[in-house]
Amino acid sequence: MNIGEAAKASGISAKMIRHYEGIGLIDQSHRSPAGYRIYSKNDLHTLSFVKSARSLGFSLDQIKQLLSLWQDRERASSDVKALALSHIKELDDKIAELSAMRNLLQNLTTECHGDDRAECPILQGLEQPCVGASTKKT
Amino acid sequence: MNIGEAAKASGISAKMIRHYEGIGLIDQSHRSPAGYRIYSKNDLHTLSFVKSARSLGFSLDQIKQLLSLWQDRERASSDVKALALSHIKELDDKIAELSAMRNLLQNLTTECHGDDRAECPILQGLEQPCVGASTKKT
DNA sequence: ATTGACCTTACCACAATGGTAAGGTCAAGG
DNA sequence: CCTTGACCTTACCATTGTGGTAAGGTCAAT
Repeated sequence: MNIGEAAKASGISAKMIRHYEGIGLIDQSHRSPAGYRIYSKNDLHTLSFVKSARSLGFSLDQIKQLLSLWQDRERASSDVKALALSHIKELDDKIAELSAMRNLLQNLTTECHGDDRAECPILQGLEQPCVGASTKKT
Repeated sequence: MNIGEAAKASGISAKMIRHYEGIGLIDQSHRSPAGYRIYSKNDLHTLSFVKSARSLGFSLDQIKQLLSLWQDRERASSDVKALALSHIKELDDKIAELSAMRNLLQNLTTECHGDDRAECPILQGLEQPCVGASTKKT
């Protein structure tokens, strides 16, 4: 199976499959005599795993850890769970941050009449330095 | 006022102030004879506006539009409101996406006993291709 | 005159993905 | 046998917003 088919089957673009290989997230694939990448059913299984993990928002770095746990039959499920809980916390933090933004902005926006006049509570709100001091790096 | 003070006062790093100037988000600042950037009270006002808008999650591109509306006394508040509503939608979409991830992952995680055994519903869930087909580009 | 704190520009880096360009390969059909 | 089109290869650049570093200039105080 060539990379194009593997891409279609896994839902990961060919571009990204090559990239994942390049950064060592997945093993180097076998090659045809002409140098084409060849994917087995097993390789596809791995790609699907990566795709699922990406869909849940895990970073490539976290996925690297997940993959190594996945492939380790001696793993403790507590290690997997710890990784998952940590990611859930990241998601919760991000959701909280975005929700705070949303609520502040919503408040300003409902106050804005939104007609052809220039007076605008949104812009006035942005002038105040108190708008919200979040913007943590996450 | 030098860039360091302006940075401290506005909450935007000196690095970023230079960058915003470089990409044309803010006007080029005046310079001292030695080439140091000089910031007036008015410049600081603009920087604070940018800071507030960043805190609400507006992109630099959106902030460019906000700034031009802010400085346009002929503006219609409806234009500002449209921009704000569009950003609220972006935030809502992102929140929904992250919440979906969070909920799926939470489901898998509560099923995982998290002890020293290898059996793990989280990894099993990631093997299934059905984990969630979101990951829209936003 | 030296020192330390500031400033300048010009690069490189991140994460994850997309795009493009220049070229090789392969199967089908003339 | 040769062409065509669809595929593959590598290598580079762009994105977004921010941080870092290096090599050098400035300035105020000692």
